[in-house]
Amino acid sequence: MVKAQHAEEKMPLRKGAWTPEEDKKLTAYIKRYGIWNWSQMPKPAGLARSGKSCRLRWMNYLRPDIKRGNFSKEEEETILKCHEELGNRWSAIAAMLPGRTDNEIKNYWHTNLKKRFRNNWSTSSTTVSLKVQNWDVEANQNDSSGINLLHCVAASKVSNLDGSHPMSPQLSTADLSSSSTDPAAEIDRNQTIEENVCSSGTFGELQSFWEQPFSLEDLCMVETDPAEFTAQTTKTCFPEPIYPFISYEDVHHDLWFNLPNHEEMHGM
DNA sequence: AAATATATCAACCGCTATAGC
DNA sequence: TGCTATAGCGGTTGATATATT
Repeated sequence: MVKAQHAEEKMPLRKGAWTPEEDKKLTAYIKRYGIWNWSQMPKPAGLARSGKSCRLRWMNYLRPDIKRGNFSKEEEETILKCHEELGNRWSAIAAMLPGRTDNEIKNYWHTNLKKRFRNNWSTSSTTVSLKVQNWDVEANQNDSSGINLLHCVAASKVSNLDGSHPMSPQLSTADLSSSSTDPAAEIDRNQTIEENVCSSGTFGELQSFWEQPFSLEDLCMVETDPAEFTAQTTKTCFPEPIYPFISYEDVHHDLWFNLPNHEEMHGM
């Protein structure tokens, strides 16, 4: 982790429900600059929110790969079985359910499955095979102790050591720190954010999107005191290799796995 | 139709782990 | 080695929606 030069600066932070405008700003900002430091992002993004709040909003709601709607039977089964094995480790359970967030699963557990789990957990032995992201996971529920993981085979060349959701569009801060470009400094110098939130469906379109300047003025209804922002006019894009890390638009996870890793990017 | 109870879920809070200084 | 900043996790809360009386 990189120690920030300046922590979240003292300004009244908004709490409570997010407005569509706030969502738009956060989405637009992340599209343009990626996720580089949650604590420092809100200000240049034009948001009077804590970094923590922004992270939560993105992770639980705005991320493009979020699956909404009712849980399927299979998903329910997976939750029940994983909970038996993992307990309340919601993020670990969420990793088994692509598109579902830990918060969503936690809520679903408390509101739907808890009672059923108490009453209906069968004692039969079953084996389930799951395709989790690019991992093949086979789990067995034995008679007495819930499920055991039998196989967890990475089909991807990029492993995810901490078990977090591979879609998380995050670059380790260590990687960022080694980059010659400090997004914070860059943004301070060139506070240009362009509203261009509308979906860009293809990767090609997305690339062209990144090459466009990003101007805060173009964001509608900026609520922040303009004095807080020294918006300047120079239009600058981050040089490579920042781009790959913000390419979340294509919700197909393979995109991430195809991204060059740090070593590759820096010719190591 | 209104009042009340219950369910749902987004968001907050506090804590821990990690990493830079 | 201790302090600090940050990310992430899980528990909890509170606003809103829905069901019931």
